[in-house]
Amino acid sequence: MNTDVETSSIELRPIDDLTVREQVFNRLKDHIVSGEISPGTRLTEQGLAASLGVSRGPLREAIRELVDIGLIVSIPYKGISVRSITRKDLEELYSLRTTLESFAFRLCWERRTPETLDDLRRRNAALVATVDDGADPALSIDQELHLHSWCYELSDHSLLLKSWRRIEPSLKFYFSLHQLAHSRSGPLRQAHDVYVSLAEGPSLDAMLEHLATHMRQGFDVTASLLREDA
Amino acid sequence: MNTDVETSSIELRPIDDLTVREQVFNRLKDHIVSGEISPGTRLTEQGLAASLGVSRGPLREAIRELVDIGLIVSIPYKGISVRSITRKDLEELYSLRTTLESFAFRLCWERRTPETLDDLRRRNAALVATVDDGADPALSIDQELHLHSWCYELSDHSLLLKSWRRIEPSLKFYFSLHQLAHSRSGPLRQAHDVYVSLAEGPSLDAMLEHLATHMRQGFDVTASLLREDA
DNA sequence: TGCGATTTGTCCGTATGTATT
DNA sequence: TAATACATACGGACAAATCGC
Repeated sequence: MNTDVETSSIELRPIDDLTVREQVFNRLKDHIVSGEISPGTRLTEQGLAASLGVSRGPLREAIRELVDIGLIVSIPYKGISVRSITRKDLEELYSLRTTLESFAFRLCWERRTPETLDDLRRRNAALVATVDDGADPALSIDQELHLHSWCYELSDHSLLLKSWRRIEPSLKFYFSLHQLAHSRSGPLRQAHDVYVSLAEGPSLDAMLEHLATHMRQGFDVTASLLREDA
Repeated sequence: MNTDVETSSIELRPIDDLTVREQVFNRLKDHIVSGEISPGTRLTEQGLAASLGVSRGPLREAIRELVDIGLIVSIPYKGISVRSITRKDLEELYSLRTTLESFAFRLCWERRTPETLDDLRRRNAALVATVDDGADPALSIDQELHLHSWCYELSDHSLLLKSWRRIEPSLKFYFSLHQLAHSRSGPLRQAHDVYVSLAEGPSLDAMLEHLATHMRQGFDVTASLLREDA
């Protein structure tokens, strides 16, 4: 599962003993991106601190991080609320993602090996299996994102990978909202077959060209739940 | 100076009454990117809180933001320090920046008007004037970044603009370090003449092609102060 | 190995500023 | 205008982790 063999693996720390700030960040992030809290919902520090059982210190730090990645909007002295999604937000996210992922494929192209391509196929197989099973659509979202993470992880570009990790929660957020609105089982079964086979193939240009159309498809599907608002 | 005519200008708030967290963030950011604090310098919360005259609460929040944009490195329970720059960091920053700025030019290309192009020329003229004057090399860095901000601001892509604003401090950081190491007067006088004239011109492809070489030049110059470290 | 010393991480109480009613 | 609710900020205190001796 872990493909970074030669990356300077400094970031590794036991996942159990996270700081309170990190735990709060993760829990709030999961609650928001899963769609449990409706977009636009007003949140209060007191309420959050009480329900999470933590003090306001680390809670505020976690909230700041969530504001930074665009899951929460904050107006000083007024309050915070879960972000509402507009069609333009979605457009921007998909266009930037297309740009970043194209860059990632250019970088990782010469770094592909039989082992890493095997990893890619396994990620797709796991996604297909979950979609076929149909029991856990939320899991299929995670696996789709994990599939797309492949090219970033292989690129050996920490700044690019960080950029991807930054927008990943927003993507999951949109996917979850779409899934809840349409009560569908997430991504289509064979949506990524061409993606994977081109990633294995010899032509980078073909891959990049497919990326653009693949992303536009994803955008069109996801955007179908949003009204036009000026 | 302000080019955003139709952007949903919500972010506007008086610059005087910033929160303590924002003030601390700005001050620490300026101190770091200007090179006043040497990379690798260890910082303590107590020391910072004392010298800034603020409590640890908002200070910690500001530090978190600085960690996020890569100016400070933090190891839990160990401490924080000003980031040290490696050649790979610089490589990653320039390659990502090239990607983002190419995307920005593709977006803004059809949005160019006589007025906005005038704005671009003024930014370049201000840069050239400061370089010719030779009195304030630090100012020329800001003006070079302001020149490059043009395409992002014109793109009407808030997420892209935010990505640029995120890496802007790191760029200034590198520029300042290079300037201090070589005690030079910053960017060359005519370094951006081609950049601007191509941005005014008819060929987007020519602009994009120039961007790549322009960035590589900038990287080669800036990287000359860094040793290779594994 | 253990034991202080230092620093980060966390909690609480309180006061102030701001927005809303 | 007053009152309430809330975010913001401060200070003190303690716990937890790290480092040096």
